[in-house]
Amino acid sequence: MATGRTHRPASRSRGIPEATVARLPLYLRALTGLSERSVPTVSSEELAAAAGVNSAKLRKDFSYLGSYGTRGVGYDVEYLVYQISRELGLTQDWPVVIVGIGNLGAALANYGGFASRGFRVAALIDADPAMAGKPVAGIPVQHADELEKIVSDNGVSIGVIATPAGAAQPVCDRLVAAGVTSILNFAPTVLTVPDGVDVRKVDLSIELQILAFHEQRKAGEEAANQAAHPTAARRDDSAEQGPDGDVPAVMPA
Amino acid sequence: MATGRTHRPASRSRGIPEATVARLPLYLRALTGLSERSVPTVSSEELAAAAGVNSAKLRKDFSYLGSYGTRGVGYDVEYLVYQISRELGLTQDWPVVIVGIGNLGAALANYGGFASRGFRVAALIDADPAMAGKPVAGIPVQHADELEKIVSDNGVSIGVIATPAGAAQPVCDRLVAAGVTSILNFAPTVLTVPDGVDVRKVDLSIELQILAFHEQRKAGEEAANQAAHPTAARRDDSAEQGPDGDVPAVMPA
DNA sequence: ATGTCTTTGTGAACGCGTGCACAAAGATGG
DNA sequence: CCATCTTTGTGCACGCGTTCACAAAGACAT
Ligand SMILES: NC(=O)c1ccc[n+]([C@@H]2O[C@H](COP(=O)([O-])OP(=O)(O)OC[C@H]3O[C@@H](n4cnc5c(N)ncnc54)[C@H](O)[C@@H]3O)[C@@H](O)[C@H]2O)c1
Ligand SMILES: NC(=O)c1ccc[n+]([C@@H]2O[C@H](COP(=O)([O-])OP(=O)(O)OC[C@H]3O[C@@H](n4cnc5c(N)ncnc54)[C@H](O)[C@@H]3O)[C@@H](O)[C@H]2O)c1
Repeated sequence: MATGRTHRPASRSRGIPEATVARLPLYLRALTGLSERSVPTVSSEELAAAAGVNSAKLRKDFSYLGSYGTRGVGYDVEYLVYQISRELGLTQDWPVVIVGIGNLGAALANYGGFASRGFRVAALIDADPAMAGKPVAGIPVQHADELEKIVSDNGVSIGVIATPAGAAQPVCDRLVAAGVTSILNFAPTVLTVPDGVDVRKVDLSIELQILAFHEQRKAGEEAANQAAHPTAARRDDSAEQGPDGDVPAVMPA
Repeated sequence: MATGRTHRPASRSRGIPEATVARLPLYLRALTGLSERSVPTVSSEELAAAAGVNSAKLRKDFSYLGSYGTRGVGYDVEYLVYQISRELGLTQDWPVVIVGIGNLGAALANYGGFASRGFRVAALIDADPAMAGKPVAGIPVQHADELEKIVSDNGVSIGVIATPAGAAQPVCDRLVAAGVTSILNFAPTVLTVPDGVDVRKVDLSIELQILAFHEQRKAGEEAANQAAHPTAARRDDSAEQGPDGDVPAVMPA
């Protein structure tokens, strides 16, 4: 679900499995909450519950970082916060550019959770000349012509793309050419990038479709179990499709 | 990475593996593009390239749906669009409510990609009395007091949460109690839900942290390979941490 | 009809991720 | 100093997901 293309084995980076890396932010968030409430230590059991994962999994995850726990006691909250932050690279701060300041881009710019974790919005970039100079979230929008210069001057290595789908690949190419090596893509397109560049995508539409699949399945099972309960039959419900759907579709030529 | 809690074996639903389900929307998007350009058939190789996946994986994915291809030719685009749409439950439309109409919620409400795939915004809900009645994306915002009635009256089974983190769990509980069985959560919290309810989350902050991890790793490798190239040394760069980081941190008590 | 050529569908091998279950480590109390 | 109790760290087994590689299926030409 990362790196756009044939990528490396997708596997562990310096011994830390990708799946573990993806959970570290989750642990960090839970730990930050405990830290704010001045809780000194947590057991793997408690922390796992707070993060919504299995405690054995959490312990194994932490074991990749080192032996930071104390048997019979648990983990020191502050220490662990620091270790995970360091491992994730959050002890330095990362300048980020957002490209495409429309509905979504503006919402992202206004998002407080950005700065809270070492990420700093270095610039907002949009192709619309009418937007240039207008401040969004206190930051003046700059024109897309300036993209290369902005990335270069600020040493930006992380770019966020919130343009329409059609513009995403060209924008991506320019970002990469300018030196960006990590991209978070909100546009519904597959981005192609050179080796060494990481791409992660966030796609609302895909998430909804996955939910719809399970929703349909639940409805199907329900209908199958209780073989008759037309509870105010929702929607048209055309073709209740049997165990394995034969379908009234046009077949290929 | 779905279902909030201990969940069922996370495995296949009706024979279709979860990983496959997550890719079907990707294929569907690629196919829709081909369909609009009136391309009649595609090979697994071509389609896989368009979707950014391995062709063997794509063929195996499709094999779970049935034998819809023709050897020597490929897949019929229109037919496949229909089959995948049906499998994902997109032939019916799903009423969706969005709760929390702030920066993000408003952006979501304005998002066109919603309606394009069988999802219909049935209502916008916010707790702020000042917002009640004000139209966003042409839909009047309704007060949170009406939540249960809205869900019930519209037969809503999918809810989107875009409230602040603190409000997410209570809102979630109310949605579930009112009959919602699928939730897409944008708030940075772990939601706890009863069995039978699916939760998927979208967390910008987590995505960025994962990118930062890899970014740091790249920087580290680079610094390790070419043992000296202070190319206008980006940022303060404190503690270049050796192969295995010893750290100047306060140790636990 | 027969042969050739393309492309699917899948058996099999492999690797990653998950979770169980337990030995070892260390805290705590006597 | 020893016994007990708690909690970590991990060996191990298992299952899901990915990928290779190839036999079979069918199109198409002759
Ligand atoms: N709004 C959402 O909730 C939402 C959700 C999921 C995905 N998306 C996706 O995010 C993207 C943005 O959505 P949106 O609703 O903000 O759209 P939008 O039309 O409101 O904003 C797009 C912005 O990008 C700018 N732009 C266009 N081409 C550009 C270029 N080449 N360089 C720089 N800027 C450029 C436009 O001027 C505009 O300001 C779309 O791809 C959309 O599909 C949006
Ligand atoms: N803005 C972003 O780009 C972004 C990105 C990632 C995550 N998030 C998360 O999404 C959520 C919303 O972000 P935002 O920027 O839109 O915040 P916001 O403050 O602009 O909007 C929150 C909205 O929720 C409403 N609300 C509060 N309590 C409610 C309740 N109990 N019931 C119904 N509505 C309620 C508020 O009235 C407000 O309108 C936050 O949890 C944030 O962390 C936002």
